[in-house]
Amino acid sequence: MPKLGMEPIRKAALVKATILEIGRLRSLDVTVTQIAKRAGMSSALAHHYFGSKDEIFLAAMRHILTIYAAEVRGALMISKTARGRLEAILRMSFSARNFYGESIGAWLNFYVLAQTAPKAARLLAVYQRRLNSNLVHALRPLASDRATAIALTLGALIDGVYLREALAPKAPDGDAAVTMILNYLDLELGRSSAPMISPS
Amino acid sequence: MPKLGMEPIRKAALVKATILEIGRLRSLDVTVTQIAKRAGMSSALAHHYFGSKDEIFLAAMRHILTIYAAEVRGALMISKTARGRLEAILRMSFSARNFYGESIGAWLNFYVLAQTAPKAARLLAVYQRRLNSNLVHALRPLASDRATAIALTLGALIDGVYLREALAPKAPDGDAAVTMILNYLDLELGRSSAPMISPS
DNA sequence: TTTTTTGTTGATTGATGAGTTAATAAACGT
DNA sequence: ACGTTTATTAACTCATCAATCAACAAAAAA
Repeated sequence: MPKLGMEPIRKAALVKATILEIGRLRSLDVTVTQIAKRAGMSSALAHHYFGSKDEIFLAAMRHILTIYAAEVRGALMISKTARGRLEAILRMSFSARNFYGESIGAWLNFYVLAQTAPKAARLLAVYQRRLNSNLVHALRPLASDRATAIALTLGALIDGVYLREALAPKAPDGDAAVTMILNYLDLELGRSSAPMISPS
Repeated sequence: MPKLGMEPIRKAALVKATILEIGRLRSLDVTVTQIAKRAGMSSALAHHYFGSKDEIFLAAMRHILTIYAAEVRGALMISKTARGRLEAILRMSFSARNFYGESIGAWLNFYVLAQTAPKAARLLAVYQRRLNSNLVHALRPLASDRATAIALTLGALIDGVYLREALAPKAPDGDAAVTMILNYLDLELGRSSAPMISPS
């Protein structure tokens, strides 16, 4: 009963299933058979469409990153103030990735994958550069000279808080995460926006 | 030619080899045979002493955590001021773990292991609780009411910066990491400029 | 209508790797 | 001397899994 035009549907199903399974097992030790079964097809078909397990993983990672990028872009467009843009980036970092609850589990594992798979590393580097660039951009009008330094710290904080949410046994709390990071941001902006008044 | 009293020697060699191999391959996909060979023995012997691969991993993780804890304890003891204690914790977080250059690669993978192996999760939880407790303790005299909040942010920052160092292709720079985090700390504590204490 | 292309899977291959066993040997206790 | 404990490994078992193959079905093209 072969309906035509199955390829994109099957690929999408596989990508979704991959994220789901990695998130569920919290490990990259997911078999192609597992993924294929969850996507409702045989493992042979998964290989038919993607060629190899690595390609399946890469496609899944690319998908997560694409979604995240799109959400950030969208949120940035409707933010008018610099401060609003920063908040938008933070908020998306802790909600876009949770859009599927499973992707939070997938992220850490993709980080690990990036340590050994060059293609995955490239994808991750693109994400990090884009995040940094977005942050610097938004920070420039608020703290021109220190923008890059603050962006670096913000990036690390985002990753750190995210890591802890991913590891915690409890359900992740995006709002708390954002609040915590905004707190640092305001502290930093409070000082550098006011021209060098020594604090008490 | 069996010399007696080999057990502790062999176990130590296996633990060391495990950290080395995980760090080198940047992955938990290390075979017992690989580890055993690097430690100069047969895989059968590794199983003989540890029973299973999981136990080998756990022992390696325990070892890293133990070393780290000992270094922090030592550094805390010779720090007289509260600020000095905080700096000591930070400095150890970015040098103890690098004591072997390989352990930096092992850490991230242990994080992943902790997602699925309950025993590994317990070890990690102990580390996190101890870190937090140390931070809160040192912060109390400097910011009594906000101590816990600051400790939380500091912990996340440490993990985040560490994660980025672990992922970066370049050689990790512990001093830069510490400086960055101290910068946040001083901001939070209301000190605009802090004296840089240069390490040995 | 034949041929080609697309969709699909059960069965198989080949590799790898964790854990076990059987055997050997040296030290120790009695 | 002799049985027990400790050290050690080559060889093996058993399972898993990525990837391939052979075959079949249906739609589209010729």
